[in-house]
Amino acid sequence: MMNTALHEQAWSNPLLRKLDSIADISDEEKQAILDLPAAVKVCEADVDIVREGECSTDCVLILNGFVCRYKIMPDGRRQIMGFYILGDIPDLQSLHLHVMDNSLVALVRSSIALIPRKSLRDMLRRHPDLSDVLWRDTLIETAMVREWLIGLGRRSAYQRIAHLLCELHVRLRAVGLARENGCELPITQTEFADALGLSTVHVNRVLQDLRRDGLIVLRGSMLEIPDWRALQDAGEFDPAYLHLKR
Amino acid sequence: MMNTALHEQAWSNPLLRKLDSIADISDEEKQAILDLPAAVKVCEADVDIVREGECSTDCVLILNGFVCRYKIMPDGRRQIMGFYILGDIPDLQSLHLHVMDNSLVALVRSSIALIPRKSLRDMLRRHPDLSDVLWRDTLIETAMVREWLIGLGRRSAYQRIAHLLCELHVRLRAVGLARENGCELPITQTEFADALGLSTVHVNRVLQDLRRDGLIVLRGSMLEIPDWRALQDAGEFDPAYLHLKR
DNA sequence: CGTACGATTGAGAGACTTCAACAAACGTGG
DNA sequence: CCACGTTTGTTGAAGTCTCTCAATCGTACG
Repeated sequence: MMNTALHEQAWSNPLLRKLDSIADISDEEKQAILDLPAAVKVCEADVDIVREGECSTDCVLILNGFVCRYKIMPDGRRQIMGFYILGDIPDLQSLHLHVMDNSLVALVRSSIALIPRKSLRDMLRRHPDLSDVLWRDTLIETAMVREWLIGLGRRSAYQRIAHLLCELHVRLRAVGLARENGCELPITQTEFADALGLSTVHVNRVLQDLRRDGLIVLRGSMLEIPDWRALQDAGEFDPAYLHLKR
Repeated sequence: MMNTALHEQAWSNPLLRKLDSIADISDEEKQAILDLPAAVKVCEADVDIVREGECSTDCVLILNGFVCRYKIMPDGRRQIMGFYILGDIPDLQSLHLHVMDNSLVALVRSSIALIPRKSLRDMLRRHPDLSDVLWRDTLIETAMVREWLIGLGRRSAYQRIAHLLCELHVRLRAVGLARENGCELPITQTEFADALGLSTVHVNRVLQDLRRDGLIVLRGSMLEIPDWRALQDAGEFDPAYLHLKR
């Protein structure tokens, strides 16, 4: 039976909200998470949160905004490898991999919580079940990267964009940040291009195709999806790899 | 100080050999790994080890041979997402993700050890440090997938192939399966194509370019790398993402 | 009201694909 | 040990998806 006050607090805590979408957490474990020390920090758009080569002592938890993981190639081009939203802990990997092999940047003004790595480790030692949940979370992230890989390897630009839009929409919904038929998506065409291995010119043209086909309505950062099923089919999107509870 | 008999055994145990390359393991932990129950099984070439949608009760450890992870697209094309060799536990994800979202197949006759998931879990509960090491291993795999992603997104076919050859060679060396200037690589051009998001025709032509440029000598499944540094430069290969100890 | 960044458009080029055929290598059975 | 079929590797030619370059347009913001 769930404690009501705790339940209130739990929903307002982004990490709990997210973990709740991928696993069952006991009240005791919820309390342990709420008890974690955290320093809140606001990052302006285009400011790096963690840089390649660094070894940070804190883990980053996204409270709001939009963050992405990227790497710069020797020739200056950029590859984006993941988008992160409320509740995500993008550098959970720093718990066990001490030197970052990629960077994190805020796409828009975002607030993040910095949790001392040591506090997190100690807490996970006391709650091995929670440790498993976070491990599970990192495995889900791997599954997302793999699905992304499939797109870059075997899907057309049209499919790739449709697929990414589906994924982002589903993830935003899972943490309560999207309506059934749309969401806010503060991602520029340049960022789509860097994420999907395309040029901005091509992204622009394919987005027009998607609009022309009535699959999306994209004005500024507002995305509308008139026919979800159609977009899903266009992107060959199957949410199984996200391993959500429902 | 290390127990000599244990040391002997450790080197002959593929899992220990591999974990040893990414972390420091205590004698007690080594013994715990050696005590794991395991059923050895031989898989013929092109036989699936785990299939998408399944929920296996065992974890797969590769004892020898060559295994890859793949997914089939609706149109029948295949994307390979990873290669696995001695010591790898490709479906460690099944510890926490109960339904497989991709498949594993043996590329050549391979032997694998099946470790009951429950035994592994119980052992990890008794040795939280080992749990962290395996978690670390899955995080390294994520890093490999990300690097692969970068290749598909931003590297030319020529670079991609060079990069993959470098990675495989380094990983084979880490577990003692490669000479300094070459190794055995039982991967067909079709498999390279499916792994790198290319057509077999193009793989064939680019391999010829690599040969012409003196970067590789590839006869059958024997790979020679006359000038490692040159191949590394061609593929923009930086082993940092493998997070090896030395 | 200028400036800057993102979105859009046109035209030409290039990397990679597809189709199709053929050669070489390999394992297997007679 | 050779014949044979199957798999893997190789080659040519035509096509296409996507890129690069370069210019223009819109809009938010100081």
